[in-house]
Amino acid sequence: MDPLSDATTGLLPHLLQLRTLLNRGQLYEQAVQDAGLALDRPAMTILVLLNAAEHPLRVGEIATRMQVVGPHVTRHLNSLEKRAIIKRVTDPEDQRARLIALTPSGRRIVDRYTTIVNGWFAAALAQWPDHDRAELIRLLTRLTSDLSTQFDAVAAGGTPPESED
Amino acid sequence: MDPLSDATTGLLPHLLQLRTLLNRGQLYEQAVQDAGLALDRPAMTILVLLNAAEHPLRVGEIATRMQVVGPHVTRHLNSLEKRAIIKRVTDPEDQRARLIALTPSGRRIVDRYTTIVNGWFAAALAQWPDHDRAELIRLLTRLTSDLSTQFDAVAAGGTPPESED
DNA sequence: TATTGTTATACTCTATAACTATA
DNA sequence: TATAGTTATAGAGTATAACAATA
Repeated sequence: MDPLSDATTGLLPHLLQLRTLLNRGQLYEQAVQDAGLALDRPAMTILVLLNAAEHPLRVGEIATRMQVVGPHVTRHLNSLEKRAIIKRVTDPEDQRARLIALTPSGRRIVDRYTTIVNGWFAAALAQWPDHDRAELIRLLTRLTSDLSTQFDAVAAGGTPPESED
Repeated sequence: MDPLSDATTGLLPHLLQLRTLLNRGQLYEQAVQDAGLALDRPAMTILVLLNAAEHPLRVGEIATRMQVVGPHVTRHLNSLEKRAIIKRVTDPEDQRARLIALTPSGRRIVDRYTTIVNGWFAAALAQWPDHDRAELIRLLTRLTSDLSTQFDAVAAGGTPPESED
């Protein structure tokens, strides 16, 4: 749950309920347990991001995608590197930057994890008609885009674009 | 972002991006600032819940709806009660329970807040055709319901309903 | 004995500030 | 001097355990 609620459209309560579902820490713990892993949530988030990116990411890029701040990423990378789950390579194009890559061990870990979670989501949507699945993705894509634009404007200016009266 | 990613359906990345958007603390802070308030996020969440419920709620009910644990709610209620934003009344039907209600001051606060946030969401969806808005709500409703069922099963048994092989 | 809520404490996650190295 | 990252510290948010009161 989140304080953002009670929209004119009636949409907000649904979004917030969904967010509550996806935030449940219990879920994550079940997944790592099923996978026989011992990683905290932000650490796994980093691995999933690296896995999805298919190429090494900079520390700053990881922080941006997680919507967190640099030092938070660094701390987890330190721990992950000690365990040989990721490795840091100096970016040849900029000696200041580091490129973060999964090690083979890291890739195995994230594969085990995503397989389990994907199974849950696939099971939840198993009975859906294909058309509904496609529509949901289409609408969610636009929703995310439009909300992102709106929120950026709010965060930047303190007021939504059209209410600058 | 969350470690739950990379679904077979392609749905997961969208859900997680949406979740990241809704989790941005910056947004909440902008809203309370615009409203001239000084409340932390979980406290406002409680007020929004009480406002949406339209009748007093028990402590346990608030905790359930927030997907948090009892003591967490109690601590915020203590602070909110000191500031006369909520009041606790012993439930006449069960002397153990307390009914939590907004004071007039609390209602004014939550009204100011929700008006601002609702404005943002309304602006974000202003250009949408009515049909898309309705479809989104329909699909989100089912999605939330199905995911909730699936997650409950996972949390309870450690395995999804159909994969008990 | 089970349930509602509270108090006290500890842990997880994230942010801010100060610093180092490269550009 | 600006940027990428790191280190150290502080704060917000939530959980667990032990307890009190009522059912």
